[in-house]
Amino acid sequence: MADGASDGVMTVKDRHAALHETLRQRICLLDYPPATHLSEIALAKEFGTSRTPVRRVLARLEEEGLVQSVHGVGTIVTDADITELEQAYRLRVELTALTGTLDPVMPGDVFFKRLQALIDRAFEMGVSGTPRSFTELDMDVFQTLLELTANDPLRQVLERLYYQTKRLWLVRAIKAELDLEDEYRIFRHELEAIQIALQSGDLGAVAQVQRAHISMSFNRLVRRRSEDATG
Amino acid sequence: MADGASDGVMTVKDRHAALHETLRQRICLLDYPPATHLSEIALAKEFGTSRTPVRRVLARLEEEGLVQSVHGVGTIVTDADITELEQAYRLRVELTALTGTLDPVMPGDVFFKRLQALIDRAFEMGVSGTPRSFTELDMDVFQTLLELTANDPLRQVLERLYYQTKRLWLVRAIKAELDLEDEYRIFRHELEAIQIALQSGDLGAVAQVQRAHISMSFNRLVRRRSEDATG
DNA sequence: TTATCGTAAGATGTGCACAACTCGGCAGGA
DNA sequence: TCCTGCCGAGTTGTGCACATCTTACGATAA
Repeated sequence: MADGASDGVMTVKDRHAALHETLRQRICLLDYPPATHLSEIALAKEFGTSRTPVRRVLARLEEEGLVQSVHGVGTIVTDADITELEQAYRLRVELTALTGTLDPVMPGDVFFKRLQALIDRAFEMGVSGTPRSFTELDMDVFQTLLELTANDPLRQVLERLYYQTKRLWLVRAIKAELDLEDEYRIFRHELEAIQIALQSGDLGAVAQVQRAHISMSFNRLVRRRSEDATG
Repeated sequence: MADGASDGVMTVKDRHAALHETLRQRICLLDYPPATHLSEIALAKEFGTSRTPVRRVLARLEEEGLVQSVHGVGTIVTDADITELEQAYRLRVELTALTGTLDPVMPGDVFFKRLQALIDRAFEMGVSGTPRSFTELDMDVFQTLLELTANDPLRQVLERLYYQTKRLWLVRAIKAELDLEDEYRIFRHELEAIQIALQSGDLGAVAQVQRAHISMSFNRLVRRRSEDATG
């Protein structure tokens, strides 16, 4: 995990970042499913601190739309509702396209090796992987591909939108409301397409491939929903 | 100001929002110039509360890049440096264009009256307006035009980028490093162009006009900077 | 039996005291 | 004269006690 400084010292902001990342992971991997009540006291005890730093992280998570704090009630994990997140999803589609035009960065050899390792992971999992393990892989892929742009504000916004919307897929996948075999196959195909575009040196194409797949993924989520409604 | 609920009650989140808006205004209007040390105790005393709520707001302002807190040193207003904000500015340009394609909203009569009032304000100020009063007008215009899209995440990101980048102009304008007469004239022209596009019912055109002017404004800032460097 | 009110438990929000940290100034010695 | 080390004022970060608020449960009366 990100310990922060290379000295081994754990400064204040590092603790904050680590706790934030941990809780975000738990929420987005559904360790804390929607409507879960998070206890500030319990979290403080678990991480060996007091409520004060925990409250700061929870406030940030609330800004990011992952939890909601209500006075006298508790801090509740927000619902992953597709109608509420449609706007965020569509914005994410457009911002992903901007990755190819706003400060694109041609990566070095290390990046290509990491990408190959991710592709290998995807093929090793095959159809045996659980929705959760596939989401973990997807998160690693996302963080990796984020390095293809040097535009920091864009990266921050994309990261926020990614974690806001990612739970939609996992919730549906666990409820077996998605054709997992299809999802896995398409994902592997996307990774290969990205690799091909990268080897061509066309970062704009990489962005367009991602954009197309995010858009299609959302459409599959919506389609399944409307089918359920009519059926 | 935004008191929040219509009951007249001042709930917790309303206090938070009001304090946040106030401090953001003071920073962006240069009441707190860059490098100003903000005292948590002084702010707490001024707003009749304790350090705790003030710290929460300052943490949010730090997330937004307007201040920076360092343990043992203080909470300092960040510098408005054009090289660091160039990425944010270019992202803002592209996101403004998305206003016309992501959930555009055709406004009603009330909106047109408000826009006309803003245009009147711009013409009344003429060349006598101070850079500060023009910035205040620009902020009102921005908040008004933000209503042309119903995409909430887009609005949030645009608002954040706006307040991050707006200080650049005001700093230069106060130092008389900009041709104010030009700036004012172009601004009035932009407002009229937006009005024309709106009356044509073309929200995409409105977005493109804004995009063009934001891009040009940035170019003027950069040009003036490079001239100073060479001269 | 049912409706209603009061009360207590438990949550977040606030205030305050103290810990941890930085930096300027000053004294002392080489 | 300059360098070094120490100290103290001032700031943010943390912990804890209390205030405030919501909700569920149960007693009580119709």
